Parts: sequence; structure tokens; C-alpha cells
Amino acid sequence: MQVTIKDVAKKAGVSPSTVSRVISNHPRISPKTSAKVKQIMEEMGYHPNLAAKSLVSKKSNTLGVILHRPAEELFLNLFFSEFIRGIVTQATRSGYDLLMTSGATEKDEMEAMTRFIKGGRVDGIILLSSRNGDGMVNYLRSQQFPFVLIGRSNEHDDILSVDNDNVQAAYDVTKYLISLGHTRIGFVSGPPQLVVSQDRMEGYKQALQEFGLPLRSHWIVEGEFLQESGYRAMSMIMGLSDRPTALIVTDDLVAYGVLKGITELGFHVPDDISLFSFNNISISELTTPPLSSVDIGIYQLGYTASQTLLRDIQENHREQNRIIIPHRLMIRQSCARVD
Amino acid sequence: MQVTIKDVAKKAGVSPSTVSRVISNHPRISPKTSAKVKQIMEEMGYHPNLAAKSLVSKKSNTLGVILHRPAEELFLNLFFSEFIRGIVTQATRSGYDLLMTSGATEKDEMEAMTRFIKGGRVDGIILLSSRNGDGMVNYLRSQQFPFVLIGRSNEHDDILSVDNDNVQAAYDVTKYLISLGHTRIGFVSGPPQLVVSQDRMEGYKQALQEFGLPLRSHWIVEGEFLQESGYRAMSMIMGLSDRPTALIVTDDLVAYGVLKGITELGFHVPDDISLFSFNNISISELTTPPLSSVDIGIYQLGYTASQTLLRDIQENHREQNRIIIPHRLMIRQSCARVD
DNA sequence: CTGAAAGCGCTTACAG
DNA sequence: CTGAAAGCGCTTACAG
Repeated sequence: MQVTIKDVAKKAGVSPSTVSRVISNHPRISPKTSAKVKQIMEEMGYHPNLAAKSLVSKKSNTLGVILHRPAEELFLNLFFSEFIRGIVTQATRSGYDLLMTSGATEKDEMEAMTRFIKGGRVDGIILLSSRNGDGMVNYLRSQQFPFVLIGRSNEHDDILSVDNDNVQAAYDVTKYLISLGHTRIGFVSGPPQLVVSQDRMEGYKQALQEFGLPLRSHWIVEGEFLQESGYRAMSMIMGLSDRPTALIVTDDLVAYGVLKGITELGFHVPDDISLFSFNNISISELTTPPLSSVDIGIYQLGYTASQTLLRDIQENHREQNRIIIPHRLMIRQSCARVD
Repeated sequence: MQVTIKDVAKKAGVSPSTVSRVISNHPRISPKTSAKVKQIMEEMGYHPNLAAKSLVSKKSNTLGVILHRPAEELFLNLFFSEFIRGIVTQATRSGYDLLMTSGATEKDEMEAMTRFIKGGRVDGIILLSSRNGDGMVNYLRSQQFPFVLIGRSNEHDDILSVDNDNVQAAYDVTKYLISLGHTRIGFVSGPPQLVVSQDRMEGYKQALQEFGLPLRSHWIVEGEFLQESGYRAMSMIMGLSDRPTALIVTDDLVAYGVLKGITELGFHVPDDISLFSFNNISISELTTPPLSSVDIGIYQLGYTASQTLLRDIQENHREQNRIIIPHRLMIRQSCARVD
């Protein structure tokens, strides 16, 4: 019932090999034959069977993504749709599809990955996050299977990755606050085991040091990527006698909690304290006052990851291992000048 | 280099057919043989080649999703990650993966779908939305290809679909507001061509009629699924001499705009006007005051769509065509009693 | 420029 | 309970 290459060949009066060559735009095929075969394919509604093609070519024209486990979903969920859109859009343009699966445990995840790789289901893998001691990265490297990491790995600096310069971004934010006259600047950070937390903390410290400003450990809070995390931190921070006049917050959702906490304690942003956060998800525009936030180019991270991986697969050569997506400070109304 | 069924067969001293039967748990295979073969497979790190399997079995063990075009992304984006998580989780449990692609135009979308179906890449399709006159639905029906629609189609009532009872949900919300003493209730709706908008409007009208309450056309606004849409509507609504004491809003993001508009005009929620919205996305908890909203079970919609489609594919029989996911009114602080 | 043939890794009637 | 053989729909050296 399915129209095959043989059916087309018979009707066109050529051999299956010729039809195959027409499909793949083989150079040594006469324009006349090509045109005729193409017309017949159109008439008969021919569509190549991908399984057969994949079986012989050892290519699937598919990229794979493994969904992270629930435990890590909170942070990434807000980015997820933008990541995926970026990845799929670019992949589709290059004639690739995206295959997704999930694993309930780390063991499940590894099995899913093995199935993808060993079963020939994908030609490359996109990792949506990295944690210290990431088994995925080690496995993929040992298999020499093409992959790209969105983010940065502490252990491996020779893998293909797409990331922001989070050190620089945090440095830029800190410097911006300093330029407004702030000298007591605090930091509400995320989980310390995440590379992104480490990088942002580093940029913050660098800027303070460069401008000779004090770094006080009680101005720094490490929490989760949760609203409550920011909310809870405020009773402590705002109760300090030498409390900061500005806070850098590692994520918009956390900043939302921070904002809520500050407001409930009877303080006002930005008059009593300035706020600058990261990621620029939709919520940051919606708060009162609208939050200044660092746009990290989520769509572009996904898009570029896809593009970079495909280039690595197809051309098998890399211009560079680490691609940096530029960030932008989105200045809104949550920061005030102090004297 | 790849370990094949032949390699395993040779090492186990059996035929390839036997190995194949062990893999598929064929009943008539001796436990002894099975155990031995399984052990060898483990030892050799055998993984079945999915392309070969798919080529002969005509099954891909994959479900397909086509990403909607940018024009329609706004509304769905906020649901997207939950939908996908629900779909993937259930699919993975049944041994299926999810294949995604996108199309820039409707033509692209149709081509992508054809590629999926005719190329044997997927065994079923999940449609994330429906619009009036949906070419996808017509095509899939004409091909008799398994698919499920998340939502409801006006034109086809015999297709597999997973949806909320949006008429009932809007009815419930309206009745709740009436029970608080409201008699002048307005409605901020979404695009009228969407079935979901039509259904919610219908439930609202039914409740008003049942309780003999007035339906005023100037209390009804039709807009987009955008914050601005709600924001802009407020200058008109709040300026009415007989303005409503409660508003039902079709989406949390729109409700956020409504809330902002009301507040900027110097009014207060819920003292001056009550607000009840739909969808219960994360933002609804975060507003001041927290918004009452209808939880529509986004994850469950995705999960059930996946489950229903797989049952249709595997067992080829349906218990019912239209599955309803229950909704829940999440009562927060945006509605007040009036006398 | 084109064809005949082999083969990709699996499944499944058909025999025994 | 197990094996030999054919075949799924394609690609690609090898010939000509």
C-alpha cells in the first residue's frame, strides 16, 4: 500500500537506484531523468521511508533531548518552552527533527540515552543542563557521541557548549549598581552546586573587589530557584543594621519573592532598596515596579545549541568549543540612584 | 562495530530468529535459552536497532507533535512545558518517544505532518490546539491516521479528544460569584474564533440566565490572550456608570493586565471589583492579591492525551471519543462578598 | 549517466 | 521449541 522507490522506478521506466539518486540529488544524473522521476514521485505521492533510509545510511536526521528529572525541573521549566522552540526551529531548518524522552531516575535517563544512541535513533544529543559530576557528559564523551551542553561544565572544558558569560553578566550588573552610587550590594544566589550560581557569584565578587567595595557574607544568601527562597531571605536581610542598598538576585522568580518580602516588611523598591535580577522571563515585566533583569537570550541558546551540534555532526569540525550568547541588561524601574 | 542480533546469536550458539524471539518475549521459547541469550546480550552490550525493527514491523514506537506557528504561540507557550511533560512522561512509560518538529507556515506544517506519517516516523499525532476549519484534523481523518486533539473541535465530534468542560467551568465560576452576592458580572474573553473562548462564554451566559441576571453587552470584552488586552479593557469597563462588581477573565495573563489596569485607575481588588480567571498558571498565585483561577489540569491534559492515543493505537478500540479532564476552582483572595 | 546486486539489522510465516 | 529463508525499503560501490 505504501508507495516505494520500486513503484516509482517501474512507472518511470528506470531502476530503483536511479530514483534513489534523484532523491538525493546525485550530481551525475541527467536533468531529463531527474525531472521525469520527480514528476512521477509527485503524481504517486511518494514519501521516502525514513526507517529504511536510516538503516542503510546510519543516520537518523534526528536530535535527541532527555528531559531532566522532576527534581531539577523547577528552574528549567520556565525556560523550557523557549529552549525547545529555539532548538526545534533551527533543527527543522536543517531537516532534522527532535526526539524527546524522559527518565524518572538517573538510571532511567542513562537507559534512555543508551537507547537513543545505540538504537540509532538520534545523531546527536542536546543536554539542557549540567551538574557537577554529570554522568551524562562522561558517558557521551566516552562514546565519542556528538553532543552539546547548554551551560558550562566545571570538569570538562573541551566539550561543545553554548552558554552565557555569567561571570561577565554578574560583573556588569554589579558595576551598573555601583555606577548608581551603591556601595552595599548583596547577592541572593541559587544552589551553589550549579555552575551558573558559581559563575554569577564570581562576577559579583570580581566587581566588588575591583571597585574596592566591601563583601559581607551576611549580604549573601544561597537558596533554591524558588519564589519562597527569595521571600524568606528578606526578613533576615532587611533586619540588618548595615543592610545593603541594592540586591542582585539570581533569577526573576526568586526576585519576585524578594520583592514581595520587601514590600510586606513595609519597605519600597527602589526607594529603600534596589533590585536587579537574571533571566528576564515574562514575569519580570509584570511586577510592580517592573524588574530590571539580565536577558540571557533563552531562545538563542536553544537555537545556537542546535545549530552548533548540527555543524559538528555534519561537517565534523568545530571552530570553537564554547559558544557564548551575549546577554543584555534590561533596565526597568527597580533600581534607584543613591548618594 | 555495532553489536547485532547475529553477533549475539553466534556467541549464544543459536539462530538470529531465536534471539529475536527472546527480545520480543515470544511465548514458545525455553526459559533456559532465553536466560542464556539475555545474559549474552547483556555481556555484549546489545541494543536493538530501531530503524531495522521499524522497517519490518511498520511501527515506530513514537508519537509526533507539530509545534504551532508563532502566531498562535502566545497563548499556548505558558502551557507548553506542562503539556509536553505530561505527554512525554506517559509516552515514556509505555515505551514510546516523542518526536517534534515545527513549521513556519501552514504549508510547512502540513509537509511536516506528511513526512511524519508517510515516512513512518510516528504511530500517532497529538494536536495541541484546534482552530475553526483546521486543515490538520481534516487531513488526519482522511488518512485514517491515529491522532488526538487537546481541546475540542466544532466541526468534528467523532474524533479522539481530551479537553476540559469549559462550559461547565465558566458556569461554575459565574455561579460562585453569584453566590457571593454579585449581580453585575462582566466577562473578559479571548479570541472569539477559538473554541475555548466560545465554550467559556456559553457557560457564563447559561449561569446568568439561570439566575435571572442581566447580560449586558458592554460588560463583555473580546480580546487577545495578552496582558495588554486586559489592561486596555479596564479604562472602558471601570468608567461605566453601571460597571460590574465582578469580572471573569479568560486567562491569568489577561487577568494580570486587568488587575494592573484596575489598580492604576485607583480602584482596589477585591473591594471595588472581584476577579476570577482561568488556567491557573504560576503567575496567578503571585499577584497582589493572589488571583482566584480555574485549574484546568494542564499536565493531566497532556498525560491523558498521550495515554488515550496510545490506547487507540495499541488496542485499536475506544471507550469514548471525548475525554474530559476535571477542573477545579482555586479560590484565592481576589473575590469579595457584596450585599 | 544508469543498472544489477548486495546488504543495512531486524521479524515472521513456514517447516520440522 | 528452534532454524533457514525471505523480505521490509532504501543506498552505494561496482560495472558498463
